[in-house]
This record gives sequence, C-alpha cells and structure tokens, in this order.
Amino acid sequence: MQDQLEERSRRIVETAVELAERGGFEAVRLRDVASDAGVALGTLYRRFRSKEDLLIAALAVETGNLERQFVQRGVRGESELDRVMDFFGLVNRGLLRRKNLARALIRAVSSGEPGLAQEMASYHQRVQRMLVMALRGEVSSREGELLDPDSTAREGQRAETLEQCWFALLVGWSGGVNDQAEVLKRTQASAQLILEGSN
Amino acid sequence: MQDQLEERSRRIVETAVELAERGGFEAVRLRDVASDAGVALGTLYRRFRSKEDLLIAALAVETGNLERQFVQRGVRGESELDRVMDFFGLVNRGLLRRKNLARALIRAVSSGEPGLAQEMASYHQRVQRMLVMALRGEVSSREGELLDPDSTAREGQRAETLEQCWFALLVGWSGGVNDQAEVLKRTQASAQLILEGSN
DNA sequence: GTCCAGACTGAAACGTGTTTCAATAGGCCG
DNA sequence: CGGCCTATTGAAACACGTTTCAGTCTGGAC
Repeated sequence: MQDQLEERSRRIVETAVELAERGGFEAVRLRDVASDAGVALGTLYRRFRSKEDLLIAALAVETGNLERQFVQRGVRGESELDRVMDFFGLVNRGLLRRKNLARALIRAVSSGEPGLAQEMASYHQRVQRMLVMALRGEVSSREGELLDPDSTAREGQRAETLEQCWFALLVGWSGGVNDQAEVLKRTQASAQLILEGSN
Repeated sequence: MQDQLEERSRRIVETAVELAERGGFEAVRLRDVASDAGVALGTLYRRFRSKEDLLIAALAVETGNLERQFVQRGVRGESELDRVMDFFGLVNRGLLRRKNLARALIRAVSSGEPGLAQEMASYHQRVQRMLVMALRGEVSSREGELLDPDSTAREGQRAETLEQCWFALLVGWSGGVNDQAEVLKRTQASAQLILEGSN
C-alpha cells in the first residue's frame, strides 16, 4: 500500500522526465504529466507542491543515476585537475545526450521557488561530494566515510568553489549564453585557477 | 517623438521596479505594471518580449546605478582580496536594502528564458568588469581602457571565476539556501582560494 | 461483512502570462 | 487639408499552473 503510493510518485516523475526530454521545461504540462501517468491532476499536486518541485524530484533521480555511473566508472587522471575535468566531462556527456531534460532541470533548480531550498541544497551537496572524491582520486561506494570534517575542510572548500563555477556556467548554458564546448573550456579555466595554488 | 517612446519604456521599467520592491517577482503582475505605468498591456508587450525581459531591463538599470556608485566611491583595501570583498560588500548592502527586488532580478537573469542570452551575458560582463577594476585597485570612469586584451588575460579569468562563484551564491540566496551573511562568508572563502595562488 | 479514514477522481474555476485584433489617435508627407 | 503609417488602446481570448470540492474507491480495523 505504501508501495503503491511510491510507485505512483515514481511513475509521475518518470513521465515528467519523458516529457522534458522531448520538449524541455515548457513541454512538461502538468495536465499532460497527470494524464500520461494515469493519475488525476489533484493527485499530482498532493505529491508535488509545484512544477519546480516535481522537476527537482526528477533531478534527484538523475543525480542518483550520475552517482551510480560515477562510482562504477571511477575517476581517471593523474592530477587533481585531470580528475576533476574527467568528472565534469562525464556530466557534460550526460547533459549533451539529453539537452532538453537538462535545461528543464537546471531551470527548476535555479528557479528560486520558495520552499525548495532544501532540495536545492541537497543537489549542490551531492555534486560537491563527487567533486571531493574526484579531488582525492578515490571513489568509494560507501558514503559513510566521505566527510571526516577535519581532514577535508580544505577539500570541501575547493569542491564547493568548483561547484559554484560549474553551476554558474550551467545556468548560462541553459540560457543560451555559452554552448557546451565553451562551458567545458571555461570550467577548466576556472578549475585551474582554483586548484593551482593548492596542490 | 523618439523621446516619448523611450520615456514610456523608462516609465514601464520604473513601475516594474516599484512593484518588485514591494512584493518580489510575483508582485510584478504585468496588468498592474501596464495600468500603473499608464499604458495598455499591448504596449508593454511591444517593448518587452516577456516578464523576464522586462525585469532584465530593470536589472540593466540597477547595474548602471551600481557602476556609478562603484566609480564614485572607489574601492578600498590593501590586497586584491580586500578590494574584491569590498566590492562584494557594496553589492551586498544594495541587495540587503531591497531584497524583494534583488530576488526578482536574480530570478529573471537565471531563468534561462530563450532569447535573453545577450542580456544575461551583458550583465555578467559588466560585473566582471567591475571585478577587474577591484583587482587592480584602480577605478577609472573611462571605460575605453579597461580591456587591454593582452595584459588582462589573467585578470579577466580571475574576474570571471570570481563572478561565477558570486552568481551561484546569489542564486542560492534567492532560493533561500543561504542567508546574506552566509553568502558573504562563502564568497570570501571562494575568493581566497581563487586569488591565493596568483599574487 | 461493515465501517472508516485517507487517497483518488473528474471537473470546474481562478490567476496571470501572453496573444490577438478591430478601432482610434497622432504625426508626417504631399 | 487628406491620406497614410505607425503606435496605442481596450477588450477579449487563450494557455497553463494551481486550487477546490463533492463524490468515489480502497485497504485495513473491528
């Protein structure tokens, strides 16, 4: 019974993802999501407070996929910079494969809708965690050990700064300011600056 | 005659700013903007392609105000970091004074609406230009000399990276992830990282 | 088997961004 | 002055996110 509820939520999110893949943010019309998912509009609104809330739930799912892929694939590169750029390259390929979806999710997470702060923060944290792993060059599937608060203060800061740059560039990409090659190039330039004084 | 057209646009933008100051993004109802500004809705839509377009025009005005204030006040501090943080502190006080407006403008510039790429890019560029001045410690009211492309390649990169971090933190603030003190603290931490290897 | 609480449905309604259009106004050219 | 071109107006309509609600369904308690 609880399973059915979650199954329903999962189906709603999946449907939203499909529509976003096809036509981006605007194509995710909630009436369509509801009817495609086989639920009433009111049901959708019982589970998700808004369109942005729904898309952020989709972002959480996609972030989970990324984490799995990241752990399974590992991280390559000799230097910190190489490994970090390897990670960003991985993400970038994912974005490239599903541009419409990516733009829709970025728009949702940068919308600033009140009440979504926690989900926004959670997304940023998860990316930062992967960046810490990339900096270290060790990808552990156990998440318990990731944040020894003392030893990683500096790593955490560098991951945070890296993620800020990446996020800003993504928002720009989503708005058409830079294409994806440009995003990667600029990410590398910023990452170089951030990491150079440290090693 | 051309004057009247521009005067009208100016009045529309001013009205939007007033409404945004009072109640943020949602309070800028275009019907209200039009009637408060004394024009028909169709006129507003002849000048501005969308609500975001209108608010980005307001952002351009506010950025101009900031530039004037910045030039007039100069930039204080011994080190690059001090000067950069002096600048961010200045901006921050402005945001604090008109939170609702600030959130509305950030939301517009991070919305990713297609067709606003140029305006988004222009905003980022203007902030980066001020950051270059802060890095140098020289505030010139003449803009012609600002971008000697050779000598400032590295400065330009550092300004760009700084602005990325600042922008990402602003988006987070606008979404309720961090309060303003936190934003300044994190900006400083990122700026330290970006500038430390350089001087 | 009966009953209940909570979830779901279908449909309507509301608010607001956006579009459309016929009618009007106002300046400029000849 | 008369005609024309463009901007403007007022109003209606449309699209879609969001809310509401009365009626129905369902799984579990007893």
